[in-house]
Amino acid sequence: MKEFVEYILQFGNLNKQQIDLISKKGFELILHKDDYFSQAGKIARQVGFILEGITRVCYYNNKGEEITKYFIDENNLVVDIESFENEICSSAYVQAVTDCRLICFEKKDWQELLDTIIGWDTIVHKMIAKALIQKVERRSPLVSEDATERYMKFLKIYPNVANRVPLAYIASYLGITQSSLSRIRKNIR
Amino acid sequence: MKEFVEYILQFGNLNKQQIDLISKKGFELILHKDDYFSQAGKIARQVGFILEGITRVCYYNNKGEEITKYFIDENNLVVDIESFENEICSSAYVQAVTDCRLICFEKKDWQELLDTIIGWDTIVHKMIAKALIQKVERRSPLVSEDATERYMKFLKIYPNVANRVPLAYIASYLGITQSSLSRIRKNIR
DNA sequence: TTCGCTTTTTGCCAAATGACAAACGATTTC
DNA sequence: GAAATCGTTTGTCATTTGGCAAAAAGCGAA
Repeated sequence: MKEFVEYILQFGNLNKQQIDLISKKGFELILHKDDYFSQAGKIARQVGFILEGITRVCYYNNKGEEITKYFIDENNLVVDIESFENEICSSAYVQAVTDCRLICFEKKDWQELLDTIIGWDTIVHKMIAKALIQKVERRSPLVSEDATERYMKFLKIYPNVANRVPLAYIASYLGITQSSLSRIRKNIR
Repeated sequence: MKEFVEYILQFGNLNKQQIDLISKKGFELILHKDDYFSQAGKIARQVGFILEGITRVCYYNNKGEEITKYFIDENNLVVDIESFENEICSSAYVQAVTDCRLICFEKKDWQELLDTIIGWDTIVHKMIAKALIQKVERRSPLVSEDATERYMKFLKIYPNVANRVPLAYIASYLGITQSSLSRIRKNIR
């Protein structure tokens, strides 16, 4: 929980009492490798914060291929924000790629905190906006670069992910085949 | 201004008085083709809403190539949100691709409205979040598809843009060369 | 250890895309 | 109207990447 408190205080100030209120609502959640945090076709009802482990967001394209849209690792928020906020069915899966330990909030508690704690909504807004901007910033450059450069960029962005997740996930994240990625890895070592 | 009011009312309710307040702060801005709305290296100080015309967000990659990150057309917000909110230098240009007519708000007026109108912050948050989610949703699929499918997707997403902007902008948006795009166009007609 | 399963690497060839240059077309300028 | 300019198309060839299949490596269970 300490890590989460540190995280939120980056975005604004809260007093001890407010932090306690928030802490009380959060609970620890264990996800095993391959478990889903939220699923396509369902409404996301939880907000998480990763203490340990890696998750990914993925979906199936119109050819039935599984595409990893992005990875989320330690000390980051994990929530299918569009589904969570608008209570609409999600179009993606959020899945644990390794065993994970999270701080987790149920939607109704999260909402209660928003209604109770003055300034919390602003902090939440900033957290969400930052996470979304980060996703755009990370995903965009991939489009305009060749496969090797994409992989190099991936290594820079996710320095702690490369060796902990299957090659297939990274390949689909980069939009290349598994064999291409394998060859790229060979070339750069 | 009518279009902008319609747009914001999608995200929440406001009474006549509140709408008047907002309307009074907005002014019409004309941008000529190639003018910048905001620039890399500067802090964005305005929020815009496009009544007429097309803008794009672009930047220069480490090879000095100009990359179009996305297009923004009629009835959409245009703001370099990270720069505007955090008052940090922007890393991208927002440029008029055609002559444009916008509703525009200065930062201080925008801020004043946020402080004055109850519920306006929630509406703004929703607008921003939706725009950011849309950017992720549009940019992401491009990574995993071949050039022809990217272009087809582009046509679907921006049905009113293809014939109004230079081929070079679209090619850089799709991450392909001009000649490739030209050939793709030939093939699909 | 050995077997069975999954993941990763490799080989071979085909297809897609890029690089570069030239041609073409439309538009503007003088 | 000729020349210059800018954007688009086309040609040629090299390079990258994909598709497919087989081999190799890694890993857990019996």
